[in-house]
Amino acid sequence: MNGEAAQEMLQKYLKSQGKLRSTPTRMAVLDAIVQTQGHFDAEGLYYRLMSSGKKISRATVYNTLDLFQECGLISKYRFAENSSRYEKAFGRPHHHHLICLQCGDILEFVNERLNKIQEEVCTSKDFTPHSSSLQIFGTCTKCVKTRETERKG
Amino acid sequence: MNGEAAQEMLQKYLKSQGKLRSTPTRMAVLDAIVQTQGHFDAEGLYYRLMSSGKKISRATVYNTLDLFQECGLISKYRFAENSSRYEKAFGRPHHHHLICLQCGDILEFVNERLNKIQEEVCTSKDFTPHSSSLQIFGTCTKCVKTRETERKG
DNA sequence: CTCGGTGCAAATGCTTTGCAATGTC
DNA sequence: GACATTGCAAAGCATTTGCACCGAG
Repeated sequence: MNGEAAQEMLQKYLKSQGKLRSTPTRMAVLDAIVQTQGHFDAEGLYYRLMSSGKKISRATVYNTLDLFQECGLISKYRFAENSSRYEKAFGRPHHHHLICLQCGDILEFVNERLNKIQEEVCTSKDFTPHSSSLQIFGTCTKCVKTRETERKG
Repeated sequence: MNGEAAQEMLQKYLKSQGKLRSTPTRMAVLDAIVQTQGHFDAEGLYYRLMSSGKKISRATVYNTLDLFQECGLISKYRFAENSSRYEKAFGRPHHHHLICLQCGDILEFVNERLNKIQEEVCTSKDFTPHSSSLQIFGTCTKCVKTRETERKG
């Protein structure tokens, strides 16, 4: 994700909502997210911000993540764990996740037919979709191989 | 779900695992679940058991739910909320969920094409699937109508 | 100057754990 | 009788809240 474009997007949203303010804290959090690859959680983001010298509280991290989700900058997921996971949403196609139960790795995939089926289902049920998330839990190649090796050994 | 069949399924699983025991508590929890319609959470199940005179601790409810999930009697989901949700898995087709963000209602649907696509994706990624869950978040008919009425009013 | 944002510490809510007592096999 | 299971209370963890202070507009 392009940092400047993301900042612009946030600024626009803040203004459009009328009472929301642009603050250094929010920009710092956005920067940290822009530099992130893949999925992250609130604690990790907090840690990275603190490590890089920015002082911030966990509460603010959570608040800010909620705000960013509302304006579409990030997506929030709940997989199997206790904690929420986030990822950049800016400029990315709608995709889904393969989650390895052994190593926790997350693979992504895009499938247009899948999206169409979702639309069809919603139409037939008179349901207005807002977002969706397909999670396939299982075992990735790496871990299948590891298991086979262990069995043989 | 048929109560007897469920009990049988549990008994078989307990024996197959070698060290697991069949206890009145486990059977009581299973009974309570069999009588449940739709989704439920740990707290609700605990409350229903206590209300019906069975003494049980929350810890046991959680342990037992984990056990039932392992043997495939129930499915565990994490939607948007903080708490895990469960539902009977016995004798039900693989289905997915439409979750209303307004009223919290959960609609279910089955779609064979969807399942096929999932298989294809897994094959192409060399991923061995174990379970999957498609969650579509949005607004149900009822709530769309309510909102429209409010706008007009 | 006003009202939204932030940090801190405490509180909350769901879930797990440690341990002694109980009950199954 | 051995060891899995249970209940209880306490602990654990992610997240939220209350409130005083700070700072953007």
